[in-house]
Amino acid sequence: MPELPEVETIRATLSEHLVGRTILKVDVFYDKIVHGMTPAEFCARLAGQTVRSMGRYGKYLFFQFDAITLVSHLRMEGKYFLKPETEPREKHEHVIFTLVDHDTLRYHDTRKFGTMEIVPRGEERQAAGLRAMGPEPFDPGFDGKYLSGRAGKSRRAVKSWLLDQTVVSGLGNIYVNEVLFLSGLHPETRVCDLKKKDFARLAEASRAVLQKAVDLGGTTIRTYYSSLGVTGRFQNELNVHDRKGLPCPVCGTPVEKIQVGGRGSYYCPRCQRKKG
DNA sequence: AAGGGTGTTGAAAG
DNA sequence: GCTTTCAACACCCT
Repeated sequence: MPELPEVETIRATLSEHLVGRTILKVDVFYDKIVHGMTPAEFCARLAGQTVRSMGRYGKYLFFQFDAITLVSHLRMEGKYFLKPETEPREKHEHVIFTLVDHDTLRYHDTRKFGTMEIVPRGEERQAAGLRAMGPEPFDPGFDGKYLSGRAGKSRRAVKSWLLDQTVVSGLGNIYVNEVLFLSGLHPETRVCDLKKKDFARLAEASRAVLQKAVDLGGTTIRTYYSSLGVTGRFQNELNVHDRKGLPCPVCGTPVEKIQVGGRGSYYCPRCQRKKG
């Protein structure tokens, strides 16, 4: 469940349940999840550690201990569940953290794309993938001027450009589709064809969409059940994403779907005309 | 019923 | 360099 609002919802929920609790042992059932060290060392480093806080940057989730941080990326389908130790391990539970009270935190990832890495606390930005991350839409300084500066003379499609986490952190396919709708921009518009006003709209729409989604607990598209009760409500607010053929909420024109950079892109052909 | 698509990202190829 | 494509993997729809 990976865009910024979903990760933030997970961070907040796990924070309520995990802060102050201590890990007894960790078992890894799919080695490639663990990066930067062997699974054996990964488990050894975490045993005995007490969760002090939960953090997040972009789509990366942080479990913060006294001197180390576990950086977790959920990629396409990673989920966390809290359940009693007595429950049998499910097929796609690849990492199980057993707490000293014999509850377990389980990392479930059908497609096995997710990653985990341990870094010194305070150096989260040194984790692989986090080094080059751009600002979040909520960061001070994220505005039309910043985006305009980053754009340079790029001829990339604005849709692909906004998915680039070095430009802006936290947007994924769902929210980029929504941001472009609110900005009135066709997903294939080239970045070099955007005007000052377009960049300002993109910055504002990015903030607005992510903030509203965070407030509503994110978006739940696929069937999702959780012992933590993590079910988003933003799916009721989607204007275009996954709404091919359904009427645009503004003008009623059927929403169209095309591929841009290999990703499904939904837009209103009337409200989002291509320029340039 | 095989093939395309899926809330992602980084390596490889152009 | 910069940009696009594809692979990592499993499952669900046509």
